[in-house]
Amino acid sequence: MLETFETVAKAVADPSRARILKLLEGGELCVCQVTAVLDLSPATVSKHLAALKTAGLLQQRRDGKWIYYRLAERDFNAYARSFLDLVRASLQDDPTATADRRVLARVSAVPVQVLCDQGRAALPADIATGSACCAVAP
Amino acid sequence: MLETFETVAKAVADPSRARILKLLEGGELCVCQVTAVLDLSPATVSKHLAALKTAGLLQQRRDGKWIYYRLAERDFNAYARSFLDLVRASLQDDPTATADRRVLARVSAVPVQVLCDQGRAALPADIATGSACCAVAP
DNA sequence: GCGTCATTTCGTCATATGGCAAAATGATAT
DNA sequence: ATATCATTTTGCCATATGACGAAATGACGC
Repeated sequence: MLETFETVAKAVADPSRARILKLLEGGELCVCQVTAVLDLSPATVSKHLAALKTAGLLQQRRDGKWIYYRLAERDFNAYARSFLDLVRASLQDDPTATADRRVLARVSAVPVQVLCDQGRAALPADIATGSACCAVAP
Repeated sequence: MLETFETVAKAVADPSRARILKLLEGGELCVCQVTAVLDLSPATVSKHLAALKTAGLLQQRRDGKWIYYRLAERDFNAYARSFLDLVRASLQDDPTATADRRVLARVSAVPVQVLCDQGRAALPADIATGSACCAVAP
């Protein structure tokens, strides 16, 4: 039990994975959509999704070539529900989560087919370039 | 905010630290008492307590030579309360937590002064020896 | 002041973790 | 069957983490 608790808590404790959970509160997303928002390599995102699924926080669904992940609807273990509720109640006004939602809006406007092909390049320039890259040199 | 969330979640996600939180639900304990129950080095326990305190989950109080830790009573950040509540509701029947409570009962029966001097040696033989050490050789 | 003693900090080690590129997988469509 | 393509797995690297012993801290009592 402690071991399960640890697995779930550790899954939630990583910032990339917390971002994913917040993203999925808006509904299921396929891997390439999550990848586009987080701006990480597909391999990394896949591993995060697997960790969340192992923790009982997510479930997946295949649709053709794409695999969609969503927040777990049934209790795969004793703690998943509690942690999902906690996350849902947290980070509501977090800047990163807010920015992610904004990017997600653009991502969702692009057909998955195109997104998987082109990644962030398929997004409007203001986002595709990333928001941090415009900062002045150090 | 995400960073604070991460700090608190990571603090909770370690099994030794989760055990400490469960122990402290019974009321404040001094470092050597926690050390005796967890059966880890004082240095390690101290670091865990510091991590929990940094996360806003604990506060401390000095009494003479001893330092007592207890669950945070006021909200040091936006997430501490939620996580403490979650932990309180979890691991209720966890074997490790249960065993820890049992050991704590013996530990509490020993004056802190003696406990700090002798550590686990101050406990009744059945516990001082540890429960796992009686297993057969591999 | 000075030793004592609980606790903390430091230095070190072994292991765990997150990241990516490259290769493997597995379902779809031709 | 085979090529394609989204996703996953593998291998590798750099960093983070938890453990301990030894040294440092800091409050207490003489």
